[in-house]
Amino acid sequence: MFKPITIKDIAIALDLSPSTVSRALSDSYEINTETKKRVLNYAEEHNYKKNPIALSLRQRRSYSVGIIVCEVANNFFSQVIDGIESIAYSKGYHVIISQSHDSYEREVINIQHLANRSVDGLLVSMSAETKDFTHILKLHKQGLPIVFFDRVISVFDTHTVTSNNKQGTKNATQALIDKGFKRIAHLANAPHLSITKERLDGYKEALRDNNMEADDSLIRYCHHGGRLQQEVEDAIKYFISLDEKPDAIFVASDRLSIGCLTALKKLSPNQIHPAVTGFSNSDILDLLQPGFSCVRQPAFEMGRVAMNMLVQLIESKHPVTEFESIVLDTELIKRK
Amino acid sequence: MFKPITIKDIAIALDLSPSTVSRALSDSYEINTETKKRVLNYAEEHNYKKNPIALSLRQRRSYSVGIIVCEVANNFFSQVIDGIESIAYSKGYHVIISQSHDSYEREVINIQHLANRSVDGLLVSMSAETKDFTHILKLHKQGLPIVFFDRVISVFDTHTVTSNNKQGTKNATQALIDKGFKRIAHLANAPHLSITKERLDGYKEALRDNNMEADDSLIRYCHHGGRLQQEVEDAIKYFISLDEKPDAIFVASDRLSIGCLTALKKLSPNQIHPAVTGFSNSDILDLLQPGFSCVRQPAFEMGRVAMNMLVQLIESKHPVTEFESIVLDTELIKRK
DNA sequence: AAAAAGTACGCAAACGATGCCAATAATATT
DNA sequence: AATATTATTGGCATCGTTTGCGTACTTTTT
Repeated sequence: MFKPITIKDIAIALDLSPSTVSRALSDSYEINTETKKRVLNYAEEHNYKKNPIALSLRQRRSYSVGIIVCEVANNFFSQVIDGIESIAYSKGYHVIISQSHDSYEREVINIQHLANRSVDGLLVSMSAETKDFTHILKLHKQGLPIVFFDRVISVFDTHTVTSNNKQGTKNATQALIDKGFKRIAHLANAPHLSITKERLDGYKEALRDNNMEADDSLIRYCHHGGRLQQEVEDAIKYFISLDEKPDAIFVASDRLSIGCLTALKKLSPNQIHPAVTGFSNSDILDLLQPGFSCVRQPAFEMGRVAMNMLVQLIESKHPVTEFESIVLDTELIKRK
Repeated sequence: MFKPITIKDIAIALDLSPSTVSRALSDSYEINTETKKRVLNYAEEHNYKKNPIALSLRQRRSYSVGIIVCEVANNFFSQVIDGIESIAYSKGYHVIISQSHDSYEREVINIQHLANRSVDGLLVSMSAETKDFTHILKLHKQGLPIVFFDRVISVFDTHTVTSNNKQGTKNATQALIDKGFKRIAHLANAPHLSITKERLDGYKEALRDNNMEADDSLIRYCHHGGRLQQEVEDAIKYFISLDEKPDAIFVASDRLSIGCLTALKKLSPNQIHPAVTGFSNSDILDLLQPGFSCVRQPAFEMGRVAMNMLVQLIESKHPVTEFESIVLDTELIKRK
C-alpha cells in the first residue's frame, strides 16, 4: 500500500543502473555532472527519500539511539531528553524514548527491545526497582555503546554524567540549618540508586559539619521511587507520628517532592507543615504557596553531555578503554 | 564491534542451510523435530535474536509506530502516551515518540523523519503553530496510516479520537456561572486548533444558555500554545487592565493553566485573583492553594483508542474507506 | 601510433531473513 | 514393481542500498 519510490525506480525511469543512481545521489566524483543533475532532479520531483532501513542493514548502523528513563512526565527527565535531542539532531541521529516506569521488568523488556541492533547506542538512567544488572552487562559485553546519566551504576566502566548530588544536597541542607531548623528529615529514593547514596552522603555531611547528629529515624526510603503514592504517604505519616517531629524535610528527588507535598496537604491540611526543600526541576512548584526552595539540576546540559559522549563511543574507530565521569554542578534556588 | 549472531552463523555451526534454520526458528511444520531442537538450543545458548532491521526490509513492515505530540513534559500527553504504549506492547509494536514543541518546522522535520518507511503508521496531535498541512496530506496520499488524537484536522478523512471538548467546557463554564461569577474570561490556545474552536463553542453556549452575552474582550488567544510565557503573561495583563475586569478565567489547556497561574502570581501577587478553572490532567495543580477545579480528559483511554484504531488501519487487508471519530467524555473535578 | 591515463558507467555481491521452488530420500499406494 | 505421496532439506531470489571491480570509450602522453 505505502510504497515509496526507490533507487531502482529512478534507474529504470532514467535508463541507468542502480549503482549509478546511488553514486549520483551521494555526489560521487565519477559521475557525469549532467547525469547527476538528471538524477537529482528526478529524485526531487518524485520526492525520493533513501530507505533508512535498507541503509541500516547495509551499514550496520541505524543512526538512532535509545533513551531509557523512568518516565517522561517528569520535568527533570524531559529536560534531559530535550538536551539529548538537541545534540542528536545536529549530528544526524534519531532518538527513541522508552519508559521503565521504575519497574525492573519493564526496563529489561525495553532495553532488550532497543538493543537488538536497532539502536547504535543507549542512554540509560536506571529504574528505581532494578537491583540486578545482567541485562545491561550482557549488552555491554556484546559491545553496545552505553552511557549512563543521573542514575548510574558501576558494574562496568563507561562514560557517565551526573549532577554533583552530594554537594547539592549538602548546600541545601546547610541552607535549612542556617535558617534555624533543628530536626531535618531526609526523604530518600530507592536505597540502591546512586543518587540516593550520594544525596544521603551530602545530607549527613552537612549535619556533621554543624555538629548535629544524623538520626536514622529521620531517614525514610521510597523503594519504588514514589511511584506508589502510598509509600510516600507512609513515610510522611511516619515523620508526623514521631515524638520528636522533624521541623523540615529534605526531599531527594523530583517525583518525591510532588508526592511529599501532596501527602502533607492530605495528612495535615490545616496544620503548619515542616518546611520542605528538595530536588526539583519543575517550574510548577513555583506556584505553591509555601515557597518551595529547591536544588535544580542542569538537566538540559546533562542531556547534551551524555549524547556527546555516546556519539563519541559510537563513532570511535577503536574500542574505547578510557572513560570519563562528568559531574555537573547543581544550583540552589532559594524561595521565600 | 557489536556484531550479533545471525541465522547464517547458526546454519554454518549446525551444517544446515539458512532457510532451514529460519524455518526451524519459526517452528515450521516441515522441519524435523530433532533439527528444530538443535537449532532452538543453539539459538538459545548463543542468545540469538532476529535482526529487526532485516525483517523490516523484507516484510516492508517495521512493527513500530510514530507518535508526534507537542511535548512529553505535559501530563495530558504523557498519559496519552502511556495509553498508546499499553496497546502497542500487547500487539507487538514499538513506539517512537517525537516532540514538535509546538513548532511548525519541528513538526515537519520529525514527521518526515518518522515517515520514510521506518514506521508503519502515525499517531498525530497537531502542533499549535501549524497552519499548513501539506506535509501530512502528502503522507496520507502515499498511503501511510494516520490517526489523529486530541488536536485533529479535517483536510482528509481518517480515524480520530478527541475529548468532548465542547461539553467539557460548557459544564465547567456552567459551574462557574452557578457559583455566581459574572464576567468569565476565556484564555484560549492557538485559534486554528480544533480544540480551541470546540472549547470556545462550549464556553459561548454556556453563556448563551444563561443569557449572558459573550464579550470578545474577554477572549484571548495564545498563538504558541503558551510555549512563550510572555504571550500568556500579556493575555493576563490585558485581562487585569480591563475596566471591567473578569472575576473568573477559564483556561483552555493544560500548559496554559500552569502559565496562567504563574502569570497571575507574578502580576498580582497580593491581590485577590480571578477564580481559575481549566483543562488539566496534572496532579500537581492539586497542590495549589486556591483549589483549582479542572476539566480532566480521559488521556490514557484516548491513547488506547487511538492505538487500536491505528493497528486496525495498519493491519487491514483492504484500503479502509470508512472512518470513525470517537469522542470521549471529560470529567469535571470540582475543588474548594 | 601505441601505450597510458582518465571518464563514466554497469555488474554483482553483500547486509539478515524469508519463502517459493526444487531435490532427495523414504514410505505408501496400486 | 512401478508410481505416487510424504518428509525433510537446500538453492535462489528478494527487500533497497552501497561498493569493489571490471569495462567500454575517450583523451592524453611519449
